[in-house]
Amino acid sequence: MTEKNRRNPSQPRAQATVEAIEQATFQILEAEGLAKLTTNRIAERAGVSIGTLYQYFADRDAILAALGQQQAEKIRQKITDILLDAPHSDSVRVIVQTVMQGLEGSPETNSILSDALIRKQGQAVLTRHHLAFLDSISGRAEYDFALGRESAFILTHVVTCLLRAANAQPGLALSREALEDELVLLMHSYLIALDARAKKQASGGA
Amino acid sequence: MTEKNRRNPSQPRAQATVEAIEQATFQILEAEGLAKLTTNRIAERAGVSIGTLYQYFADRDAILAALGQQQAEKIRQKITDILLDAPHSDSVRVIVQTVMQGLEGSPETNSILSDALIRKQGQAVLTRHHLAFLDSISGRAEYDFALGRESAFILTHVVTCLLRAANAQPGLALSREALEDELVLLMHSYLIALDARAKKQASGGA
Amino acid sequence: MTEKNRRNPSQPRAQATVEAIEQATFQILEAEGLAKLTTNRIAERAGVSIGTLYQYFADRDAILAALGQQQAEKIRQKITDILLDAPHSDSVRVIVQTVMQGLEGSPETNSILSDALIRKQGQAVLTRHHLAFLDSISGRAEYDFALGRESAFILTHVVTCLLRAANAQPGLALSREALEDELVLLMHSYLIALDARAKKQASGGA
Amino acid sequence: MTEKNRRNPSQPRAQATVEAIEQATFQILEAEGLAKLTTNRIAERAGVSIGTLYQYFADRDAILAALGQQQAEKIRQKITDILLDAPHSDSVRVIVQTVMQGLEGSPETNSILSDALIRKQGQAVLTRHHLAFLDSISGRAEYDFALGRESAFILTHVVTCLLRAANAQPGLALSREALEDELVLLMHSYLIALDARAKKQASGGA
DNA sequence: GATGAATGAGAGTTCATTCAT
DNA sequence: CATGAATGAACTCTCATTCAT
Repeated sequence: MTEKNRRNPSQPRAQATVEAIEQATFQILEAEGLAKLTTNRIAERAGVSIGTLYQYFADRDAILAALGQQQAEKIRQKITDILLDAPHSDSVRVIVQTVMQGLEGSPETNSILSDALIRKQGQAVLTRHHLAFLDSISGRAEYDFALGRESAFILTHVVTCLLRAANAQPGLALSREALEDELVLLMHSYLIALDARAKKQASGGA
Repeated sequence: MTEKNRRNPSQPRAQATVEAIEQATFQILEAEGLAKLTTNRIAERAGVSIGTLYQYFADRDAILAALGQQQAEKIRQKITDILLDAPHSDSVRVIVQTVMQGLEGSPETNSILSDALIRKQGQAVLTRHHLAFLDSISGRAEYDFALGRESAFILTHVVTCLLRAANAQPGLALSREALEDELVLLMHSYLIALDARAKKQASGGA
Repeated sequence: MTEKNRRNPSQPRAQATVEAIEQATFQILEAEGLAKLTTNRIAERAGVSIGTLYQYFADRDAILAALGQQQAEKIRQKITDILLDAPHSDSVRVIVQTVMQGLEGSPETNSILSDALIRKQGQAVLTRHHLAFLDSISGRAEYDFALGRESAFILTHVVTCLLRAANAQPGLALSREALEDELVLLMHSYLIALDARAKKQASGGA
Repeated sequence: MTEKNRRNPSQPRAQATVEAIEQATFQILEAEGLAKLTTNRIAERAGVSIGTLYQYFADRDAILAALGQQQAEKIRQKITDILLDAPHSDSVRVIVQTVMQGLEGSPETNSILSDALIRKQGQAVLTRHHLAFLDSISGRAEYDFALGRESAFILTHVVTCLLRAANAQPGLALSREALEDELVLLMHSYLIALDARAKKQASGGA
């Protein structure tokens, strides 16, 4: 591994420092955007020296990736929690709602964070993300059929993709509620179509 | 606005210069990515001096935006052409195919170009893009009903969004053909669902 | 080649800039030593911006190497000139004198410059230096015998090496004149010993 | 002076710590060079904290100087031992051999260490070195005459200087044995020349 | 119109050193 | 005595942009 050893904080003081850096990064990102997100600014806002920052993060992107990681983890957790709590709820709507609400911070911030995560960790992360998502849907009685890779990809990405696009254009003034309904409709109808095709192929193949 | 009047190239020589700059930009973007796309490099590759470059483009982003503009225009034109030539074809598939084939350059290049276009010209561009897209679909017998803004947004963005996402992850090795079929299925099923809802509301409202 | 293209100055203004940078480097080196020789300081002293500096030199070492090159060239030229002008003079003394006088700048400066030159261009440079030196000595009637590689190395390096060492210790207060005499004596006696050994071997081998 | 009192390690544990630091420094120097020799790295490799390191050494250079000291001491001791054991051996050859073999570590490491020693302790060290060296030669029957300062300087530095230079250019592939012979010849012929001159002056002066 | 030398703010990053625990 | 988190001055180097020629 050519990765440099960056201290991983054991002492509580260090832990606090790391959190301060992450928070500062998030705030600057929200308030001023990626262009103004410099490591010096982050350190200043976090109330630590620039040297301290570099003791915990190899470079600027590492901070973003860490935040992206945390964000992804939160959403995954939320979906799981809800489905465990209310196993009979409409899982598609649950997922859509969670993704829509779950992303703290502006959409721009979010896309920056996930981009950073992908850049650092490669596609492996997304594949895990992907699979966790599918787990939430499949295994449920309603949609019990084999998914092609492409279908699975679409199911796990439509919502996030469209939300990102919608958020990128605040001028369109799309309604959150209406968008939610449309996304649920989109996914439902696609799932039904997949189901229909699966059955047809099954009977046709017999 | 600090925008300066940049020469509007009417003379053929000037036109050639502008094209050289645009081509150089595109090539560098493809070959080396945004990080290595410096204005000096562009000028060098285009065979003009950096000063000349700045006589035709206000700044680096202006070049990207111009390329983005051209790219969007091309796709729009292609769709229109095909639908005029073969008015009875499956317009959804035509659109999907066009978008899939139409984007010359790597997906990264494309997202950079459209980002630049949006940044420069704001949402106005996208709305025009948007409307052109919708024009291709509506007015056709099959899907003749009023679209909510959110539905319209989804229809005009799903394909592009998902393609971009798919392209960003070459590791998944998704099949182009299968993806095309799935996207067509996705849009068809959504349009049918919209149609069904519209009819239901119409009869329910009566 | 992975070397970045650095402009090589064609316009007179550029030429002046390059010279200013080289002079500034030399002066700082003399006055404050390598530790304080930063690129910013050089640029400042040269009266150019740091960006300009980096348009002509890839990095700090490139400046030092350039200076080292020039210095080596000067000495080589001087020795050649003197021997051409006065072919019957004591070539050993000429060389010793030239090396002693020829190095402008403090000995520290000089060793820094030659080190930089070697680092950049590898041993090839030194070998050329080496050969040029030997040319000055051999071919002369007095010392006409084959030199082993090790003997040649010693002949071409003693003077420089010892001068560098002497200069590094100003506290010893060695006299320049006495040192010159001693170095000439050292080289003469070594050459005579080499000659004697060569003759002995020749007769022994017969 | 800003020098702080650093602990003088009398306890065995402290002694072990100091040695660990010195060894770590030597190893890093050999393996990765001066550029990668950071105090943090040294402490890590020595298995002590950076704070502990600074309890025994005032700064980074102090570690290098200590190593340089030890290295110089070892060589001096070796020469003395050999000459005491075999008082009739060719002392010039003994010295040359000892210096050639005695330098553990790469030539680069060695020049770094002696440089550090000189920087820290000034010329006093070298003068002692110098004198110790001369003691080995003079007082011996063969070369019993007064040395001028410059001659003494040359005698005590030629070997080290030339070896350092030779080592700095591994590309020349000089033979160790041949080099030894040449160095012995060089010193012998110089000593003979000095002797001859001394006698001539003595008789001329009478 | 074209040129390209010059600009310089500011980015990311390092590392010897300190000092509270 | 040992620790290691924190420091921050200082560094090298980039690149969009200007403007005298």
